[in-house]
Amino acid sequence: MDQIDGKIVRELARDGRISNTELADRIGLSPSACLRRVQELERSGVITGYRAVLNPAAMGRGFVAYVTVGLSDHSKRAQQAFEQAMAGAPQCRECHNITGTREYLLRIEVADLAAYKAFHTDVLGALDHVNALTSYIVMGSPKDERR
Amino acid sequence: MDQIDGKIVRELARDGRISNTELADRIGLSPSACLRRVQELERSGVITGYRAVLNPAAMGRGFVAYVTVGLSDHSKRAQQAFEQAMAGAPQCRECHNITGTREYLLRIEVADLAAYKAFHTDVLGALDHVNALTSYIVMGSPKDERR
DNA sequence: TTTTGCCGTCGATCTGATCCATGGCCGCAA
DNA sequence: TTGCGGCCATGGATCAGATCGACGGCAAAA
Repeated sequence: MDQIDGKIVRELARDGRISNTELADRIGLSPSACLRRVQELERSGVITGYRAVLNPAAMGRGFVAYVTVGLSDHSKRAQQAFEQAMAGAPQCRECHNITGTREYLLRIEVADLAAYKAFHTDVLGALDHVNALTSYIVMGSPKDERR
Repeated sequence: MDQIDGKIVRELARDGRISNTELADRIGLSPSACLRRVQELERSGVITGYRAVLNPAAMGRGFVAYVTVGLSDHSKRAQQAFEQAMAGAPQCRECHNITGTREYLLRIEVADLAAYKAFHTDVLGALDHVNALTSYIVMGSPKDERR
């Protein structure tokens, strides 16, 4: 990972479908040298894949909220049950195990407030041991997610 | 956006570099029909781009925390100053304007705890009007981010 | 029944990926 | 100084895939 690799990675993070020829041009390498580096970055796990970026609104995910969740039951069983429920809930896009008095921080993406309320009631409300919730509804992201 | 478009979008979200031929195979369309649909999804803004996915640890971003931030000064000027500071801070990967008593939720990605402390002190600590902070350090993501 | 919207197939063309061989440049160690 | 290893550039050959245009079929809507 030298400076050149850094430039390659930045370019590919910005546009993952750029051709190797074009990439080599921007980096200032020959296509063959550039390709060797990209392949090495993939092989070594620095680049783990390529994804299409989707428009949240078009996917019915325009409403974003973060939710902290505490469990009254701190057993491994209860945690696994909760994590499994989140893994099965399509509205939940991230489920982070965090420090502090709340055990989890969820990122919820749904179409609108009604869908968010439905998630809150039907999914979170249906779970046992969920004893504390704080919702942070996202009003907009000045720094749109750099990914 | 019918069912077929949904399948296309899911495949491309999983692997953004799949060839059109292969994509058409998986969807069950001819390459030409498939290409027509992909181009329409791009044109209409459902697919907004393609990105390489990077290994956080390899990029010095293995340590993740969420931070809620309140501003004592609620003026537009103060908000803009804060947002601009976050836009200029490479450690800050997301800056969400949220409801509630905290105005912002940040996602911070750094190499380790020391770097996090440095961010906290040198970046957040140097800003005016930042009067309340709560950190949620991510211990690992059971449901790794679905993107 | 006619129109409209998709779809599949075919062929032509162009770009790019990938592999290979060759040669230059530079720093390091014998 | 000399030889070696690591990298890079260039150019050729080959193959897969992207892209486009044209044509005909089929089914649902008008």
